[in-house]
Amino acid sequence: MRAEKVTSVDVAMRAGVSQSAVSRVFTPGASVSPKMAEKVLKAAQELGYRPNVLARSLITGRSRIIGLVVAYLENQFYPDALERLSTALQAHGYHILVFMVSNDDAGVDRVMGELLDYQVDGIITASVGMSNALAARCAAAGVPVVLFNRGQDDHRLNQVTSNNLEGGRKIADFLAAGGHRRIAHIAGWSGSSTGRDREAGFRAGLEAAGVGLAACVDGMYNRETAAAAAREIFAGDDRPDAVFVGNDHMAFAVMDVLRFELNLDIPGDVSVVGYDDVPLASWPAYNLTTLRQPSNRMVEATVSTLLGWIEEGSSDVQKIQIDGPLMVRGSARIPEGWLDERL
Amino acid sequence: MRAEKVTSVDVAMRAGVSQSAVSRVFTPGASVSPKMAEKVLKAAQELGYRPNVLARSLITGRSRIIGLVVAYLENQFYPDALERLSTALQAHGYHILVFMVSNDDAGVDRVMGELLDYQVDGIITASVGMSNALAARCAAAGVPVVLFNRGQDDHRLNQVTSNNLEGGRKIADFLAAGGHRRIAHIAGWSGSSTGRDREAGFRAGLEAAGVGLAACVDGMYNRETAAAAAREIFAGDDRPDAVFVGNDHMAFAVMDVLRFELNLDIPGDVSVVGYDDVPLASWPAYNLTTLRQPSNRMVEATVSTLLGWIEEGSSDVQKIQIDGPLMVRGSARIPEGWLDERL
DNA sequence: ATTCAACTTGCATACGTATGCAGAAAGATC
DNA sequence: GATCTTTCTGCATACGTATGCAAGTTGAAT
Repeated sequence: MRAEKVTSVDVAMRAGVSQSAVSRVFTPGASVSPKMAEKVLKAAQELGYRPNVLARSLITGRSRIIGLVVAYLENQFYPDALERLSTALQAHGYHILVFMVSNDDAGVDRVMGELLDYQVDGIITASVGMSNALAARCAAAGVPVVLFNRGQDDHRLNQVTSNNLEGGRKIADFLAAGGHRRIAHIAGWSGSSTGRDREAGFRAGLEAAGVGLAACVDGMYNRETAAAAAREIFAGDDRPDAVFVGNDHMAFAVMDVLRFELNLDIPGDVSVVGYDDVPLASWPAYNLTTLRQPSNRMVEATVSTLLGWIEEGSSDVQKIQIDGPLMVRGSARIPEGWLDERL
Repeated sequence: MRAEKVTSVDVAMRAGVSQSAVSRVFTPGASVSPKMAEKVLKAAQELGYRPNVLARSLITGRSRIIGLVVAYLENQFYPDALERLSTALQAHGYHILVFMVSNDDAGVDRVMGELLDYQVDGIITASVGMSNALAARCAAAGVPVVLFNRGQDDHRLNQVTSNNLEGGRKIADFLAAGGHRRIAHIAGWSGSSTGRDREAGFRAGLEAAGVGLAACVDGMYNRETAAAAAREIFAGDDRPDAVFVGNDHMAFAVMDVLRFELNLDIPGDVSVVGYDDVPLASWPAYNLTTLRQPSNRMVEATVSTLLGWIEEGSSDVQKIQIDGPLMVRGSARIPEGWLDERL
């Protein structure tokens, strides 16, 4: 049952060469003659040898492991991002080590130690913030960090987000242009930059359009909280005629409440707009008008900054914001002429 | 910028003891006096020392890494399982290294090499099969494998699934009892044991109830394919009055086609039943009647068999099937008295 | 005080690989 | 063919930790 580990020494003996020769054959860019390479590869093939990544990492200081810290995968945006990140990194010879964490400083703190124990080459956090103390530790350990879909002021932390401020503004424009007059907002978690920025952009946009914000509640990026917020906001007689929900995940819950508990028609009685454009948003059951976060481009940016730091020793902190379009679908009244003028 | 790696030697010097002493303090169950432990821990604390998991693995032969091979995360069942698996394993001091793979032998094959390069202590495959050649390689390398939600005949492979045969049968009973007479099946991928077993159970159940199977198409566990199948099956005049769809992920697509393309009422015109009970199934928009795969118990079983092999050197192959209840909701006509008699 | 057992500790070595260095081999140039 | 480059190879060592072994310490029991 126990494994017969085959090592570079075994291969060396079989091929009648030194262990260093074997190592060099498996090290891209090392100096080996074609004859030697052939001999070694043949022996390796026969024995089924493959270099031990962990032993290698001990010398090179590179583990080819990227730590991914993530709080929850319920919101479809994150599994989607995870899949893309993993695939992209695999193409570069890296792999993702997953760390699930509760989204508070204590949770992140506890996990960060384990993360460094594995000698990860880099860290990506998704949907998770990071205390400055932790940022300092990672910097001290020489491990680059990229915050994915979350911003933070710390000057050591790279970050990739969509342009949340601008996104919020676009949605405000859209709803205002649609002639809505009582507009509500069920916001993303106010403890997150994304939540705050979307709200700020939305408020700014409404103000510019001369429309007031009828109601605003923190939905905590949580289905239940968002549903409760919807019940509250839409309780009275003078209910809103539009609501911007801080992400799609909550928007689905809100739509369910509006339709199935309050028997409201969307978009007849009320317009709903979300944020993210997760796959589910385009399914007919919801057909949600939403601002797309281009996860493919966000992933690209994340991977390239991370690899820039790791492989090219880059050290300029990136704060990347990526613009996304408003995906106009059927959950919100479409302003007259809106579609034409965007062609 | 470069890291100041602090090693056990540094700690040893600071504490005025040998390196082995430091190692022992950080090795549970090793022999150390309280005084020594205190000295070492103090020094470690001051220097911010933490053992290097990778270096340790070189000696112990244990990496505390579990490889997870997964084909796609679009079906909500898998992110959910991933989250649970990761959390459960973390509690035991293990972490998950992710390998995305296309679901064919070539894809799995290519990735399996990388997997072993990382000296993983165990492998979990989710939604992915494994050739016998690969099973042999893992066995030879002494790495235990658990197939999660997929069966395979190979006698070396552990597997954890729901009781798909029985599940299919339950659904047949339910639909037959509901008085449906033209029953169709949009099956799970016939290349997977889950797809085949659910279909077989379903057929057996219908036969026992004396009802024929009006139509049966492979949906490939894919939204598009399933939607196309629905269009095909429901094209003619004598359309089915019920359809069992091989998993929830496809069922949502089918429901969308029935409602929004064919303008059929669910369950008035046609009953739809799914399989998995992903979170989305219980959301009001779909409110899908479906057979629950108890992912919490499946994860428990997976983790405990895997750790049994790794830590206790177990070597009896487990083929675990876990029963799940039919979650009766609103997407399928409920047989008279069905709910009462199950109380 | 003596003997013995039970605990602790340090020394040395091993895990599997990469790499600086120096020497060997192979071409290149005249 | 002699000399100088260039390319290749082996030797030795290092990475950070765990562990068998023997020596040392402690304390209990006589």
